[in-house]
Amino acid sequence: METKKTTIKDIARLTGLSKGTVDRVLHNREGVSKKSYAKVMEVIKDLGYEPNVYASLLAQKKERVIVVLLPKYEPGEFWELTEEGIIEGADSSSNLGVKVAKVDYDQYDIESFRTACSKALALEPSGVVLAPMFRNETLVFVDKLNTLGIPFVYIDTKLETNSYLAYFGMPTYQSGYLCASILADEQQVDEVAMIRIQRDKFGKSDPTINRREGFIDYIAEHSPDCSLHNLFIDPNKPKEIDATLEKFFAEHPGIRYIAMFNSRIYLITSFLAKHPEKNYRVVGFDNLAANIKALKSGLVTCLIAQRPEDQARRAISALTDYLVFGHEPSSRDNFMPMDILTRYNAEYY
Amino acid sequence: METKKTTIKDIARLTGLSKGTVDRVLHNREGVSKKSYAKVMEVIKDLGYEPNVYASLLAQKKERVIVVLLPKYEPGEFWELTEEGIIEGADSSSNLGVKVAKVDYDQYDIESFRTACSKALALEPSGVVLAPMFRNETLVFVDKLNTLGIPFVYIDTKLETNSYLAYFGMPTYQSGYLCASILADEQQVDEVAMIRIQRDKFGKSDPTINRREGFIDYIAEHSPDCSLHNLFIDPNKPKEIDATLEKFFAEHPGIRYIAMFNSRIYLITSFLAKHPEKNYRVVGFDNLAANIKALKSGLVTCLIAQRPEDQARRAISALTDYLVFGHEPSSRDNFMPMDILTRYNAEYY
DNA sequence: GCAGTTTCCGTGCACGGTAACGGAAAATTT
DNA sequence: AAATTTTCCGTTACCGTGCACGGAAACTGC
Repeated sequence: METKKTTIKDIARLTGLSKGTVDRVLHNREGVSKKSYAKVMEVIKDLGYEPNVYASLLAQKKERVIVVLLPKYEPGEFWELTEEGIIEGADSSSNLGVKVAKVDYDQYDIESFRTACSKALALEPSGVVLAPMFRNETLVFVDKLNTLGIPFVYIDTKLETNSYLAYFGMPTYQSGYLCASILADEQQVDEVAMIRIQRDKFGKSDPTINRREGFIDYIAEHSPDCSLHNLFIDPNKPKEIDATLEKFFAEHPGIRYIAMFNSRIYLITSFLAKHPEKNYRVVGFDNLAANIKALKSGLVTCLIAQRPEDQARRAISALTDYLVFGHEPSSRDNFMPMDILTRYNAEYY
Repeated sequence: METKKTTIKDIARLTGLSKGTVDRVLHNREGVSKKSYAKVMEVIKDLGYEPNVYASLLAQKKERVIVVLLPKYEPGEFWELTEEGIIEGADSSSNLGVKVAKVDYDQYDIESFRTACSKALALEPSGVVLAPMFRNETLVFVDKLNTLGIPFVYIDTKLETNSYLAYFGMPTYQSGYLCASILADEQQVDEVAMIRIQRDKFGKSDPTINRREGFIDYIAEHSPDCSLHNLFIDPNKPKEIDATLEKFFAEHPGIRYIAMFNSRIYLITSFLAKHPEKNYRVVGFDNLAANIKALKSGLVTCLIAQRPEDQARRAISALTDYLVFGHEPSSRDNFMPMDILTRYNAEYY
């Protein structure tokens, strides 16, 4: 039942042409008459010819580079998880003759992003993967990629440009909604604290904004009388955090529910550990090692994780597929599952 | 920085031998002197030579077959999810020259399993993936595979043989434990119903047994005074189920918590729909379409899913890796994450 | 009708690895 | 020491595709 794969040689034989000409047709190279072109195309369609990618790769020896633009990170931070996926993806792409190069930038310094973009272009990439932090600068960069005909894939967040090859990320609004539903355990809640991080945001695209919206909407729908409190902490001054929290929760003794929309729920664990009697119900985001630790120790009730490794791995794999095989991704916008992690299932992620 | 990949030709040149001889060494074929063998091995180690798999594949044109032994299923049943992963895996293995053939059997008919095993062997597989249902028969089959030198991978459940290449499945005990923790929402519970399916089990390996153990242990640890009720229903007589449930819950009006350890929580949704006033808290397993529907409609509180597609896909991929590249799997026992699905995140799985 | 262009296409080597073939050298027999 | 066998290894054709080279045919201009 398994018919032998048809090859270029078969097509050459059936058309009475040589494999050189067939090759020219396959690659739309010039120097072939309309008649021959049509004949070859017909036979190709008839036999359902598909080139042997590995033979092709072998013959070409073309070097391709995918450049990945990511924020710099300290060990244990969110972007480290993404990097893991990058490495995995790079690994499996390498035997398809695709190298992966990372260029990083400071996500709080717009100038470093500009520099990173230049560096990326200097590498003459065949494709780019990027996590867009600065809206306007990204638009400029993406424009350049377009004119150069370089395909690119968004991860984490995307901009509403219409040229990207694919996007891999989390449904941010829904993740906030989910967060609230878990925090409330689908019951009525009366007072909720949203702990936030104050930062200058010059046009940054930020998933936490959508998350908060989803969160607030759920609460509004299910517990219309609930009062939502905002509390800001500064991760750069870790020593002040506990005091800030102590003060706030002393003023609001009725609050039992705490949510945080960025990946740094671990910042409040030292406070939580001091108040076991309050039995806070706490939901945060992302499976950082520090968060998992807090989860297992029972200080955090639940984490919502978004598989940043998968995002990165699949982004690279989709881009590689496109570059090597010419396959368009089966869907352009790909939303990763929102994993609910508790102390009892965390270690299997 | 990126040194050119070393090839057989390089090794031949450096050892002063021909690539034919190098090839003999690489494949442990006979007809090469100890001296030459040692010389080649040394250079290989020095240069960190890795063969170009695609060139090798191209030259060999060897046909390999992976046989997958799975229970038959009706549309919408658990094993359909596994099959999806099989198809995916088969797809990506096919461009490495590995075909995948499925052989199915009736999981309630031991004789059909024997037949399936014979069929599988008749296909002269290079590797086998199997979900073992019948303990003794599987041991016999696995023994045969061993003597034939055919590697195999367990999915779903495994037997404690010491010869399997890898295992992909769920941590069943922990999944029961997790199930209880979610059902109780880490609170005290007083009465819980475990709905079960009665079946002849002649030595079948069955994940639901471990799940129940994990479940019972959690309850015993956290709610020692809780009474656990067993209730049996028969999926072959769907019309009787509702009556059975009505009777049971009428006799036990205090029960609010319901768990089920197989994939068929959907069987009780018609009952649940009739008693919204009881506000049952219900936890089941596996993301069957019917279960997801029940989840989204709010009849089921939560599902614990085990990614059967991933199990299958990764099993095939690991086996392919081993057959083609000679890579041993990085870990032998691979436990999939236990995904917690609620109505708010289900659609992203 | 001839030289010069263009257009079109066949030939042949390369990519990295496999494996059959056959021959030289070494080991064994007579 | 010649004949035979065995051990070892180089040569070669091939897998399917890409691409450079060069030649034949067709077309141009005179």
